[in-house]
Amino acid sequence: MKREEDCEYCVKILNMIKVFGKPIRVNKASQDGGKGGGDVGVGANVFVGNLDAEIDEKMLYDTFSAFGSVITAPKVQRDPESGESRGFGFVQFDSFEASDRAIEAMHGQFLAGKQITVVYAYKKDTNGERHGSQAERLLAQAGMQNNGGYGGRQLRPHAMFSDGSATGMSGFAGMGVVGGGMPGGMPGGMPPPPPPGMMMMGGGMPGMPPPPPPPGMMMGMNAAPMAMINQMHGGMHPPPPPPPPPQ
DNA sequence: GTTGAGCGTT
Repeated sequence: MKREEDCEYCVKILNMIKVFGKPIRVNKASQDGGKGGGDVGVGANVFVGNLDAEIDEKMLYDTFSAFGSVITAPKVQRDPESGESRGFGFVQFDSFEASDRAIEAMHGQFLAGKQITVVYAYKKDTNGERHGSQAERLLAQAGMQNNGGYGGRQLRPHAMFSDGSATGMSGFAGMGVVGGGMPGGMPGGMPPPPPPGMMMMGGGMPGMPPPPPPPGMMMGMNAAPMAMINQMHGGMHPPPPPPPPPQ
């Protein structure tokens, strides 16, 4: 009955159908969708539980970035209506070393008067697997070696600023966050490909003035997540409750 | 009180 073969069968049939002379495209929906900032795939992703209601993303970032680079803005799970924290959240690090340190140091600590849980998160859409498994660590390492140079940047937004396209910049770029250098130094004579994503920096859209930088960006931390968090804070306040209907 | 959201395509 309802099973994979039927599905494939239907896809075959449906793909032969044309609408107004154009073939329609039919596929099985991906079972575990896109990675819109989630933890699908490998990642040093940490669950933080028993949070006090007043702990927000910024505080998570501030406390956890002490243990390593936080590569994506922390998430505090909140009620979509009220915006109240549901008491737990997630922090994603760029390395398992960092997440290990964070768990080691923060699990059971008190934050805003509550003893927080800090452990590897359950991976979403897998039954019961956790982050931080041995297998995942190996995968991550293998991935880093293969990607080593220019390919690895999908793991680290910072790499946009630290992979050479910013040679002359004030120095916050190259600092050393980016662990994986090639062993043996640069192989001779590889012309660097033109860095993608440069057009984000100038004035991509004509007619769209660049937004002014939010205040508080020049403290000593990693630029990218900080910006994300500032951005979040700008737009994150829950909408005011709708006025009661006049009656 | 303890493990995350929906949109939609090569």
